Amino acid sequence: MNPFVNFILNFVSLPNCDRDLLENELTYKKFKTGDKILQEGNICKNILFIVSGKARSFFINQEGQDLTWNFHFNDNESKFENYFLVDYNSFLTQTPTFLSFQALEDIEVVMLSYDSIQKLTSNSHILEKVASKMSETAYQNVHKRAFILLTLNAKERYMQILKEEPYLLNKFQHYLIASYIGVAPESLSRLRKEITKSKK
Amino acid sequence: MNPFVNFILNFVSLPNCDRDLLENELTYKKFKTGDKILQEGNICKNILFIVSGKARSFFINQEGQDLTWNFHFNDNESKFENYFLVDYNSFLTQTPTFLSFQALEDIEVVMLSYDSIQKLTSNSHILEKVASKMSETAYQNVHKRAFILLTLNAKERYMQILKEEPYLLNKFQHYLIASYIGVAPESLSRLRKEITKSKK
DNA sequence: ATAATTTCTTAACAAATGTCAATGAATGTG
DNA sequence: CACATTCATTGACATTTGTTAAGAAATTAT
Repeated sequence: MNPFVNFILNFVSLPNCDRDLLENELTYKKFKTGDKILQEGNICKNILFIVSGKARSFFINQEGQDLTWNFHFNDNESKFENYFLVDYNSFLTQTPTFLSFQALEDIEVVMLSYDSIQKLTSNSHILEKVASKMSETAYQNVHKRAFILLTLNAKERYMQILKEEPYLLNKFQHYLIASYIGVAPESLSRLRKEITKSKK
Repeated sequence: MNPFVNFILNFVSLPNCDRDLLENELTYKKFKTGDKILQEGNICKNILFIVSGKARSFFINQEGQDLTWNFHFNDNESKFENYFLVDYNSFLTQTPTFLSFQALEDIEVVMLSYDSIQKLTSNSHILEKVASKMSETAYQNVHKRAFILLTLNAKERYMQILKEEPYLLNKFQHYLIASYIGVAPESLSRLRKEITKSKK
């Protein structure tokens, strides 16, 4: 079975007719390590569901700092949003994204276009529900991201990852984790040292 | 006409039947300056549309820092999200909120409960569309908030407000603006001084 | 296995932001 | 009007984070 359909079935039971509708709209694509999957300034026209491999979305700010917006991968530890390569903001409004997406490994995805989703949600009430559940979840994630960035300092953000998403540390290099927290890699090193020191 | 219905009509044209459906679910409420409208740990069970007055949502972090999540008011300069008193995160999932909402002036609101919204959206396709447009907008706002917090430093955040929401500076005191940007009031003072100096 | 490359850590110093205390400005109250 | 209160600013100093440069550790290529 299609891995994306399979994923959806974890959350809702889809009648065969809806499942067929959906499967007919899906396309497949592969990227190589280092490929640009979507680039700043373009419109996010598709939702990509990751079948295998990992990626990240990022932004280079005015000072040239490279900041990781999110990590994207599919394994048994992934959170909901991690499975997808999409900027919902750009996708929903069909306006240019600020983010770039790059493959950190060879990647296989299942692709669903904006137009397909319009078609599917208007033809199937269940799929409309699925779509709205997905955007709710997307909302909750970005809400949490903003809340963490506003209320926690660098050390607390790192400890939050240690506590809630420790698997990120095995999967992504420290300098990427640092850019996700919003600090320089050297600062993260220093924080890690302080933390291990205080634990003894 | 009800100010909330009036507001909705700016975005979609509502047939009379839907308008009546909606008006029947609305209730009215007032708060005095300083009142706690919703408190951390409680479930956000209503969407409040502000008719008059201003408020803010905030969080006190581990270090005792008081951080402003958002400002809430209704005038001709309000952005979409400013009109509402709601934590969508808590509202959508009906789980406890991390935020508190306090009135900064006497406030009048129009209130719509979670249950009412369930009823309205299942009975009217247009109102369902309205609700989904509203959550899209909410998504865009919180996305922007997270993006700013990740990619801009304190000075840039302040200049962003100067550029995009300068009216906030007349409406809310500097120490509240500082807590919205995520810095100490003294730091904001310093930044303001640097900015006016560099403009000459 | 060795060499080359990349990533991680460390230390010294610089820059940004926080803290504290004092003062001045603005506002509200009797 | 005088007084009290709250808010904004300022300066001195502390803390946090960034920057730079160097070397250690890990990874990749030959």
